[in-house]
Amino acid sequence: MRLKKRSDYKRVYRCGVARKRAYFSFHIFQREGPARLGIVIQRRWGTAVKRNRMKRVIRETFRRNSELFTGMDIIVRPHEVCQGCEAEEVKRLLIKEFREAAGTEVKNEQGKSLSD
RNA sequence: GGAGAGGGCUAGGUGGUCGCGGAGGGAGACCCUUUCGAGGGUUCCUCUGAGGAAAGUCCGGACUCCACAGGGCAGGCCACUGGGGAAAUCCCAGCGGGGGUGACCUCGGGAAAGUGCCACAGAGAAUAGACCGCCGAUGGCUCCGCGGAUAUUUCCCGCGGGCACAGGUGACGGUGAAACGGUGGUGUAAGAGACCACCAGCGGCCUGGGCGACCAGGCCGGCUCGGUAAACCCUGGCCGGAGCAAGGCCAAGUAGAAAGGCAUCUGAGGGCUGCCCGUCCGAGCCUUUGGGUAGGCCGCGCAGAUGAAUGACCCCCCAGGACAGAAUCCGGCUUACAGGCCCUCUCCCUUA
RNA sequence: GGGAGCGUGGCGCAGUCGGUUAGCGCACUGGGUUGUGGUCCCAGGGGUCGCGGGUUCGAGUCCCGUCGCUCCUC
Repeated sequence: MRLKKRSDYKRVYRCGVARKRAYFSFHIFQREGPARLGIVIQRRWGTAVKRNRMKRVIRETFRRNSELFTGMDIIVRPHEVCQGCEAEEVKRLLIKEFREAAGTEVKNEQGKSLSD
């Protein structure tokens, strides 16, 4: 599933946890229900073809490994260093960095601002 | 065989596994909502799913709104000819100038309606001829010499020389992007289209060809006329403005918030691109601060969404596979582009 | 998606009607002043005018194409 509404994005940005890694940035929000994904790529990142390919590879990885992401809303933002990567490389780096980012501390840090 | 010119086509393909957007169908199964009619989702089947440029937004339209848009000025765009086209900075064919050995490429109203500009250099930069220079035939000189008349001189006359005072003269004058037609001759005191021959260029007339731009030939004239309109401009033609974030509907919501200004029919303000006239609407309008929402549906398509769909892996073809992703839709232009294929044509070399 | 605007030394900007010295401030370098540094004074270096074509004798300026950036759009 995908994040569709502006209010969903706002909630993830305001109440979620931000993690910045070398190749991707993550915003993670713990939530009941199936996992939902949002991808943010600026226009300056590359041409429309490059942006579309990156989004497709990220969605493919999300679909293949959906058991990793259950119970959270995630916003992924690729950095400019990802532009030269092959698809297999993007997959490997995305899973690796997400496992680093989504440690156990996510649940602990989140709870207080959930009242919004 | 090599070099090149013009035009067209294609844009990896075939077969599998997993996955995505949309439309239609279902007799079944599951979940959610329910006003118990039904609606939505998942699953199953079928069909369909990016480009020649989708791009840049450079032109032109369709479409939508602005209270159907009148006149003048200003403004913008276009410009050889004939067709095509809804129109266009579009296409096809042709004409003329320039470039190329050639196939071909490129440019296109008017400089003789007027204005402006042409820096530096140069004598001179736009139709008036100045300066230096040349000549000084013809005049001029209280210049010099010789000769004639006279005994001699002045004076007078003639010849030769000088002066450069009148005057004559034009393109010779380090330049410059551009210099007042070019070459040769006649001619003259010196020269010059002053005259002659050829050539270049301009204008007018006539004849013939072509729908036309224009071309070919002949005659005549003045004897020569710079460049720039992607400077102002002139001539002819076209143009109301904004743009799908146009525009319409529904829902939610501040809030009928505060301050200042101008008005309430002798009329603020607004629309008709800017200004004026004219005309129409007209009781509220404008600016600033503060605040609210930035859901959904139509517009919207024989691909078609509204956080926005095409990807990953494997096999074969020896290997490689570019530029690049629809967002209202069409017709063009321009720009980017790996490799491959086809057609037509030109030049050079070799062989027959 | 649509509509406007801007690119000039390292930075921020001028550059008129197209004319030939591309200029100003800060910054940089050298020298002077001072016991030293700052301030101040003098001198100097540094420019593909975003890029590519075109018009013109001549383009930062005019025209066309292209690249990059910024702003507006209930």
